[in-house]
Amino acid sequence: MTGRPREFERDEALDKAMDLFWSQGYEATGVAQLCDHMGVGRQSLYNTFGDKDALFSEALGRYKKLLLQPVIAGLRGPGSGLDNVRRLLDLWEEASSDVAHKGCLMANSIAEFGMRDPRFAKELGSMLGEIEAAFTHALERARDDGELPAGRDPRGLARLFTVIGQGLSTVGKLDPTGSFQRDAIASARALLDP
Amino acid sequence: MTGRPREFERDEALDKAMDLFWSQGYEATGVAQLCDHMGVGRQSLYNTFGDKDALFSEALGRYKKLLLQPVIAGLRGPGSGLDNVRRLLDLWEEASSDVAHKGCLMANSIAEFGMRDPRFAKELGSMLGEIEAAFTHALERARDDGELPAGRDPRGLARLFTVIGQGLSTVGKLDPTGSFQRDAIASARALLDP
DNA sequence: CTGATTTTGGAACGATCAATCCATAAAGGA
DNA sequence: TCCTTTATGGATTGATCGTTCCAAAATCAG
Repeated sequence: MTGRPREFERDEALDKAMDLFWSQGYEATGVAQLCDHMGVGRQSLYNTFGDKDALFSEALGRYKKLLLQPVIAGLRGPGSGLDNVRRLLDLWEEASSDVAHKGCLMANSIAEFGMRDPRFAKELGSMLGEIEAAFTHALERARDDGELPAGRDPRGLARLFTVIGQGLSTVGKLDPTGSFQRDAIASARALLDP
Repeated sequence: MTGRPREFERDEALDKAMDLFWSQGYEATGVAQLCDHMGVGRQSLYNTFGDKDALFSEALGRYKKLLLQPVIAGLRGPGSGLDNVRRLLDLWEEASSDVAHKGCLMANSIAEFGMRDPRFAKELGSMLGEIEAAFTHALERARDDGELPAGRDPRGLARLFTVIGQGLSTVGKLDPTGSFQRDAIASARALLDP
């Protein structure tokens, strides 16, 4: 049977949950606060998403789909591999001026959980792996096209850029103007120059 | 008057508290668990350290004194500024093999709190600032001594290395073997090469 | 030994935690 | 219209949260 229709959009509510976890972290976010922010009753939340763990897990997936996949697609896109990396640095530079200072939900969650929760660790590790793989793909293509100066290791560089992304997220949370991130990014560009 | 002597060493108990906050974060660590791990009764904990916030604040200070100051001293030490930076990269490389995967308490705390708690934000920001200043000091000295290739900005490089340190802490929490961090560090060394 | 001072351990506080129970409401199918 | 199904809102669960109260224990000064 069909039953009573729910009074909210699942994905809209999920986006709100993602936002709250994003800005406050998992432990610091209560279910009551989630209900308020999502505009959803407690029972509806449990009916729709299971429990707090499952909701967070879905929020992580939503973040991956909405925020990470575009980044990965940009790195894997056509054209110059080096330019694809440079465009991501541009993107990070623009994001430095964001006033929210929420950082990156993936980076925040890795810092909060580490390997303590195996369920989240698996998903977070796979996210990090996909970012790394996309960087590697772009940089290997750059090397094959002769864009990358000789002697640079695409894999090592990919891992370094992944590390830099995580670090930018962290320092950005304490950097009101974003100048710290912008200076760091400017220096990071030298990694791609001859 | 003198009163009954306390039955534990203050700094030893503080070290245990630091360890627990370090591996679990602030929110995920309960006072009861702190008492267990520190070997101190609840009331003694409150008598000695105030409340949970104050204890965490002291644990942050302890971390700064025991873990951060040696790093800063190394960067500000005599000899080649470039070598001082390289030695810190060596140190980070060794730490990559650590099996605990606790990351850096400063990085973990920045990710957990951001600017949400003004009290912790101030202390964390000053820690980050001291790391940056020490990097800047070493790299400006390297520039003045002609060690640093022309066209490199000491301040930007200092901020980038600070970012890399935070990023290494983050990815290290999901990197069981440390190979991710080692590869990233190997590529980061190119930032200092001509 | 007595009195002042501090630490200690146990009980208890109110608040909040995630989660559940249950009665009511709202929809479609028969 | 009646029945089944699903969603909603309110009350409530037991557990845990950080914190405090209080009496007993341990020390030193007088």
